[in-house]
Amino acid sequence: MHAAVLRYFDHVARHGSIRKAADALSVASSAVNRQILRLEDEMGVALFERGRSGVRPTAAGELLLRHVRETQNEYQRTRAEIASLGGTVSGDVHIISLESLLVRFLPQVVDEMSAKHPKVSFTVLAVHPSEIGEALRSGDNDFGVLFVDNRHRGVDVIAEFPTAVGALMRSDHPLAGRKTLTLTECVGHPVVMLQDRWLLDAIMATEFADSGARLTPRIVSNSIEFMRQVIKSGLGIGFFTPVGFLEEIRRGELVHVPLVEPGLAQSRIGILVPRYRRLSPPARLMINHISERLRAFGDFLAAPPRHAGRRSTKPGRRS
Amino acid sequence: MHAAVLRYFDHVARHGSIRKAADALSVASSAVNRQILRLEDEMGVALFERGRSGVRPTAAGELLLRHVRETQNEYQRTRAEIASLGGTVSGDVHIISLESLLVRFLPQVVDEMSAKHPKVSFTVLAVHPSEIGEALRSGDNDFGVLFVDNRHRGVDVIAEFPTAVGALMRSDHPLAGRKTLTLTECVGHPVVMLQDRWLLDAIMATEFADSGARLTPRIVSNSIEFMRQVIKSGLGIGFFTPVGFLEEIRRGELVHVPLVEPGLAQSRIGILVPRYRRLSPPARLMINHISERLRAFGDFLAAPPRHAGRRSTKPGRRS
DNA sequence: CGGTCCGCTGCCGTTTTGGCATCGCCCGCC
DNA sequence: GGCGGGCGATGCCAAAACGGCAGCGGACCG
Repeated sequence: MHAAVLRYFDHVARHGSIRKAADALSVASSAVNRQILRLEDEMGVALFERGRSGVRPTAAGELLLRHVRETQNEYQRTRAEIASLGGTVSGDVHIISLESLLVRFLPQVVDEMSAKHPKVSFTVLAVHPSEIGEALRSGDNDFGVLFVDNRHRGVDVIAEFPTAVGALMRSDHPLAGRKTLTLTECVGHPVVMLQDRWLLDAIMATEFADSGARLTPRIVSNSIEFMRQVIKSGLGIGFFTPVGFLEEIRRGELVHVPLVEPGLAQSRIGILVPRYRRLSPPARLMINHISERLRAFGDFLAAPPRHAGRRSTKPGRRS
Repeated sequence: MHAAVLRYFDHVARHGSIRKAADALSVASSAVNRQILRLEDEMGVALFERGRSGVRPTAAGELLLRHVRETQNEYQRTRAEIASLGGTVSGDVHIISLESLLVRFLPQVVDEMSAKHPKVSFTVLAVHPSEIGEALRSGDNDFGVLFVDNRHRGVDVIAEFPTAVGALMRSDHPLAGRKTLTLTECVGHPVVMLQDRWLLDAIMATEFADSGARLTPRIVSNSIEFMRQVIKSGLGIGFFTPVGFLEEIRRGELVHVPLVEPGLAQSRIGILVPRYRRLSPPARLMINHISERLRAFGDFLAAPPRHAGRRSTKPGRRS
C-alpha cells in the first residue's frame, strides 16, 4: 500500500549508503538513488549529507525518518489488527529481552504461543542494557521483558514480578544449605562471572561494586549456556535470577540462594512497553501469556518443592 | 511522497462513493476504483461494502482508514516541522472554536499571526457542541478554543481563562447599572436568544433550564452578527461571554453584567488539545498567541475602564 | 597511479497508472 | 412496466513512473 520510497528511505538511512541499501533491497542502486533525489525535491530540502563513504541524514532527514518509521510500524500493527478481525490472530511480535530469559523462558513461551496462534511470528532480540531505552522508544519493538529500571523515560511497566538475584550453585556446594547469602559470604568460594557484566543489568553492576566484595572469578564467559554447564560441573557459584535455571532447580541439580543485598533481593522482572504505543492483537496476547507464565514462576520460586507449603504473598499483578 | 491510494481511499470513505470521490479528486472514477480493488486485494479483505447508492467502509476498512488518516496528518505535521527548520514557520493550523469567538476574537488573532508568519495557513471551523469530542479526537484538528468541559475524554486543557457569561445590553438599559444579575431578575425584560441554544454550550443550557427562569425571547436568531445589531438597537438583553463584544463594551455602547448563577459565572474558555497529539510548530505558536490574547482580555474584563484600578488575581496560566 | 567505493545520470524496456467508453446492475420515477 | 440515471466494474490504449544497465566523475587508499 505504502509507496516504495518509504522502504528505500528507511533502508538508506539504516545502511548509511545508497548502494548498500539497494543491495539489501535487491534493486538497482540507481533506482534507490533517484527515489531519494525525487523525495528531496518534493521536500525542498536535502535529507542526506553526502560524504566520502556514504550518506548521513540531515536534521530534516531525521524528522522525516521518524515519520516514515512510525508509519511503517503503524501499518504493520493495523494489518495485524485487520487480520485479527477474521478470528485468527496474526502479525509479528517484536520482543526485546534479557539474555537469561532468552535462553530458557522465552523459547518455551514462544513455543506455546505459536502452537495456539500459528500465524503469529516472533522476533526476539537480546539487547545491550545501554540500548534498552532506545530500543523501546524507537518503535521497532512491541515490548521488553527486562529488569524493571525506573530510570527509563517514556516507558510504562505494565506488569512486574519479584525475582531474586541469587547465588546459583550445585546442590552439594558448601553454601547450598543456606537460606540467604551476602556477596561477602561468597568471597572464599570460586565464582563464575559474566564477561562485561552486561548480562547483569546496571542495578546489579552498582550493587556488586558497592558491596566491596572482591569476588575473584575462576571462570569468565559471555555465554549463559556455557556457564550453566560450568556451574553444573561444580566449578563455582554464579549470580543470576533463577528464571533461566528453573529446570535444574526443579530437578535438584542446582540450588538458588537469594542474596540479601537490597538492590538484588528486590529486583523485579517486568514487561516494559513504550508509552503511547498501541499494541497489536498478537502483542497483547503475548503480554498476557508472559504475565501468566512469570506469575506461575513467581509462585514456584516462592514455594519450591523442598519448601512445599510456603506460599508467596506477592504473586505479582496481572496486566 | 505517500502513495496516491491513501488519498483515494480517504476520499472514497468521506464521500461514500467512488465516483464522487473521483470527481473531487479530479481523476477518472475507473482509476480510483482500480486502486481500491487493488488495495482490497493486497489486504485480503473487503474494505467497503458495495451498496445500491455507493460504498460504506467495513470494519477492516475503518481500521485501515484510521491508519491512513493518521498517516496523512502526521505527514503534514512533519512537513511543517521540516519547513520550520529553515527559520520561517509554515504549515496549516486547524482550529475549532465557539461561534462567539469566531466572529471577533479569532479573526483578529489569525490576522496578527499571519502577519508575523505569512507562510502559515489557517482553517477555523465552528463546531456543533455535540461534535466537539469527535472533532478533537479525530486528529483532523490541532486544538479547540472552547468552553472548558471536563466531561471530554482524551482531551487536555493546556490553558484556560475565566470568563463570565453575562447579560449583554445597551448602556441605557434599566439593568445596565447593576454589578451582577440573576436570570430571574431578567424575566421582566425583553430577551434575544440564540436558536437551538447550541451556540451556548451544554453547561449554559442546563443552567438556563435549572434556574426556572421563564425568559420569553422577543427575538430568536442563529446569527451572532444579527443579535449584535439587535442588542445595539436596544431591543433586548442577550446572554453571552463578553469576548465577542469587547469593542462595543470598550466604546460604552454595550454593557456586560455578569450573571451570578454558579455554572455561568465560573465558566471558562480554554485551549483544548487532543491528548497525545503532537503539535506542529505553527500550532504551538498559535496556541501561545491565543493564550496571550485571552489573558489580556481576562485582565481587561477584570479591570474595565470604568472600574480602573481593580486587577485580576487569576490572569490564567501560560502554556 | 591503479583499484575501489561512492553518488549520480542517460538510455531503454517494463510496469504501473490514468482516461475513455462501456457493461451490468439496481432503484426510483413516470 | 419501461426507462433514465446513478452506481461499481472492466477492456482498451496512451502516458507516466519505475527499475535495470552501463558508465561518469570524484574521493580515498595502498
